[in-house]
Amino acid sequence: MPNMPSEKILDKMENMLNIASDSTRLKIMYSLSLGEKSVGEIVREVGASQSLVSHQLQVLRKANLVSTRKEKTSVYYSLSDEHVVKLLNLVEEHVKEK
Amino acid sequence: MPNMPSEKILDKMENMLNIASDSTRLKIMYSLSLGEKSVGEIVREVGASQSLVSHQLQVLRKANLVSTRKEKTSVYYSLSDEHVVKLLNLVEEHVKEK
DNA sequence: TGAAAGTATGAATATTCGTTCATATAATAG
DNA sequence: CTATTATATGAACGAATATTCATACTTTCA
Repeated sequence: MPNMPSEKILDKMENMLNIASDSTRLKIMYSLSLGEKSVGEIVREVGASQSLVSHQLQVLRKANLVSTRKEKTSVYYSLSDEHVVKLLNLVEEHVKEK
Repeated sequence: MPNMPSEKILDKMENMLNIASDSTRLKIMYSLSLGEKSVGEIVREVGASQSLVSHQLQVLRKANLVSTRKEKTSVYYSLSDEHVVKLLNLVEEHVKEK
């Protein structure tokens, strides 16, 4: 199997895809793809509960997909990896083609 | 949110990503990316049980990602959508870059 | 200092889903 | 017809995880 990635790479791919494969997180990432936003703004845009959004933001954070900046009582999140947007766009185009 | 896909598209994306985010299925898709293979061949290449491979092939089949051809007692699977390979390659490159 | 706003977090629940086991089905060869 | 090979399938189990609820934490402002 000459083209088969190593277990290590496969693990990372699985992890990456797992993180992307949730509608709440997808919406969060789309929301952030337009630029930095506070948790409250994300909550309103995504239409999920504050708790859920916060939990999922931690998931994205642990995966190093977002970074944070504090200002007063607000926390601003932004995509730390623009490459993810490419991936989302590719998947989006893929599902639209059918 | 001008760039946010519709719920319908998001659902399809979530589904697509979910299907891709499993190591067994990833291996199967990589195996098939080299060309049509019988279930037995896939089982050997992927190193999982016959039952598991068969189950996951049905998952891929229901998602229209693979198609089948019967010959004698064997069933040959192939990728019905070369676009998926692009996606796998993109994700692979993505995780390698870190 | 105390209230209020924004965010995070732990526990609990519910659901999804990967995997195994045993068995069924289908086609072929002897 | 029987045995064998290849594949599929349903049930059961366990693990992972999405979501909710209640509450804690932190910063600001009055």
